[in-house]
Amino acid sequence: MPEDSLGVPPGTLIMLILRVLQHGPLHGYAIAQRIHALSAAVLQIEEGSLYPALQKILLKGWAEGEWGVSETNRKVRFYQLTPAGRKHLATEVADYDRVTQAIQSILRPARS
Amino acid sequence: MPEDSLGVPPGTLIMLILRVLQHGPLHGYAIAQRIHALSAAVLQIEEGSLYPALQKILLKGWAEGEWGVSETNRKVRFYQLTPAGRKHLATEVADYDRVTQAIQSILRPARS
DNA sequence: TTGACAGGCATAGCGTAACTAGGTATAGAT
DNA sequence: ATCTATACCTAGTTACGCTATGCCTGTCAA
Repeated sequence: MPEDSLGVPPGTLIMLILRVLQHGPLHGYAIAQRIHALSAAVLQIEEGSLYPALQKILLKGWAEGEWGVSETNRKVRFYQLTPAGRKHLATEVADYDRVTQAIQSILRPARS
Repeated sequence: MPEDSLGVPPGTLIMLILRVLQHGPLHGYAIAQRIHALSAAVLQIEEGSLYPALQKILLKGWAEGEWGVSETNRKVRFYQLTPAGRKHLATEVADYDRVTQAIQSILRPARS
């Protein structure tokens, strides 16, 4: 892993994947690239993390997978968010925000 | 665990402990209470997480432990931040902020 | 006075989740 | 022809917080 890129915090990977899928279907490799790019190259998802996470997403019914051909002419699997996936994403983001706020209130309390 | 309290995200526990120790020495039980209170009861640290984390903190030299007596007259171990602990805390907070920013830029990109 | 309860410390084992390391395969470029 | 980037997948490891459990001691009510 490049030394100035970090892995995502445990518990956030699936949320991030579902979030980038909100723009429209993507294949796995493109999902990792999108997260890398959107995060200004701070976040890096390893393939050994990505594909198991996608399997779980399919299994949970948060996205549907469909084999197709990429813009670079390769056989790829496109993932499309389901309504259940959208709903799950919303609750995940809400929980994440709640916890993040709580951590901020410890790192930077109103009155130190 | 109370259902409206959550565990801390993996990777943040030691940072939070060191942070509350910046105000001055505390014993273990009080550390957990402080984090709970400062987070408006959102974050809950279980004892099975707390004490192993404190062991690691001692081992790494981020704090020193000293046995004493609590305000409630019980034998307790007070933890005091070391210079190394302060330094480690600073880098942990910096990394955390960097990643948190990156995640925000995916959850809420400037242009959607 | 004794028993429950809260405060307080500690560890073994578990579960979750991301990572390392390895494998397979193909399109396009040199 | 072979190298590189693209693309998918899995087994095993590791990190880390949690559950469950055990132990001890003040305080307070019955």
